[in-house]
Amino acid sequence: MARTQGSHSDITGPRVRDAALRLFASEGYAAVSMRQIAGEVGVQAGALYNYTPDKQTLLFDLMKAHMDDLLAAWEAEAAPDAPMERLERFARFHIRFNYERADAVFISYMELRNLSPENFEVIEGLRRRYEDQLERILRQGVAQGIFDVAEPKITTMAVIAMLTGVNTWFREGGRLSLPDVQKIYWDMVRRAVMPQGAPNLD
Amino acid sequence: MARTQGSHSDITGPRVRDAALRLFASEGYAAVSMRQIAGEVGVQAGALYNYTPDKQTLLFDLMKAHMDDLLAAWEAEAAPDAPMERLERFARFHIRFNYERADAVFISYMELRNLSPENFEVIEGLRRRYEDQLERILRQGVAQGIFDVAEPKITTMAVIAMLTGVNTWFREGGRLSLPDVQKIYWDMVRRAVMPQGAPNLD
DNA sequence: GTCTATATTCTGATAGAC
DNA sequence: GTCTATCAGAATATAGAC
Repeated sequence: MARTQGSHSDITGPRVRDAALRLFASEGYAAVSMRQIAGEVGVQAGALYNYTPDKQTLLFDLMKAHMDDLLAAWEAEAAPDAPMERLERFARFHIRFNYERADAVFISYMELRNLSPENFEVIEGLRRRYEDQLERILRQGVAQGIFDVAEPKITTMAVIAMLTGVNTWFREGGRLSLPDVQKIYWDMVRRAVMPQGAPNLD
Repeated sequence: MARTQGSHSDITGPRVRDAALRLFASEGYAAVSMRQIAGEVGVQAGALYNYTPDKQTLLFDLMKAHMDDLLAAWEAEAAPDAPMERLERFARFHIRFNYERADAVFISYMELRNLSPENFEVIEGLRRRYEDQLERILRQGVAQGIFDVAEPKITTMAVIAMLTGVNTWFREGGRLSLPDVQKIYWDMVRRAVMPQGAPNLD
């Protein structure tokens, strides 16, 4: 796999990012060396600096791209539904999107402390914007008398933590499919916001 | 703060562990050097090796002690209640215990990949034993017809992820007290397991 | 665009004086 | 039990040849 010479700017760049993403996710940013990334790509360490000014920026770019993708994907998915339908859409979206990009999700949560203060602020801002999407759904549902949620911000944090937790245990090929898991978690989310005493319309 | 000479075996040991716990939590195991830990304690790096054979064992000992404490504390807290009371006890216990030991909780989750394979197995086994405590409560409630939980193992993972998430945002001194938060989260847990259509007895 | 070579600093861990 | 000094290697990043 190791190359010796040549010009490959348009394919090496993505390969550097892919290798960094996978290595950072599995071993951690601080534990991965630039030589290790270079080895995966099949170049020498010095060549990486054609694609990133330094290791910190490489991490930041990966996290920034992930957060941008996440927000764009949700924007594309969201529709002007009623709050209950929007909430279901959000729960299923979050599980599927996070599962498909497990490495990026993992990094974006685990490596926050390895960002420079300025870079941290950027990522935190994007994360908050995503959380606001869910909070707004909850507040709309409350305003319309559809949801019984006393603390929308806390429920937002709780629901996102619960949904993100799927990635810690779910693997395809087991007893349950991803749609099975989406249904089970959506049921828990629905219960968390539904006025109690209401009939189960499942 | 830096010392020059002397014998302090009985106080330096705990101080090394405290410094390592705090530094590992805030900067990450791989990013913290033995010299950094020594500097916090006020000794030279070489002196640390009177208290741990190596850096890896220092990390493992911190995580092992935390998991032992967690299981022992729950064992002391658990009483032969009915499932609903046991579940409430678990939810409130988990939030409080994790909040009081935020650094150890953080490390025990974030630094799993930096454990040697043998050490990882030990910690994973203890974590599973803790999860089993909750799963058993859920299964008892289902058996007694008190809970409506189709997938006890998944609900276990979901509830623990939700409860552990408190640590990511809650800080004392804000609008809500810890008991407030315990009540809010217990309400969500209760809804997740309660048969639907049942009246709200809150 | 990639290579080789290198500057500089830091790393975990050990040896021996006190 | 802690110090100083040190080993051997690895780290990020840069310079200059091709």
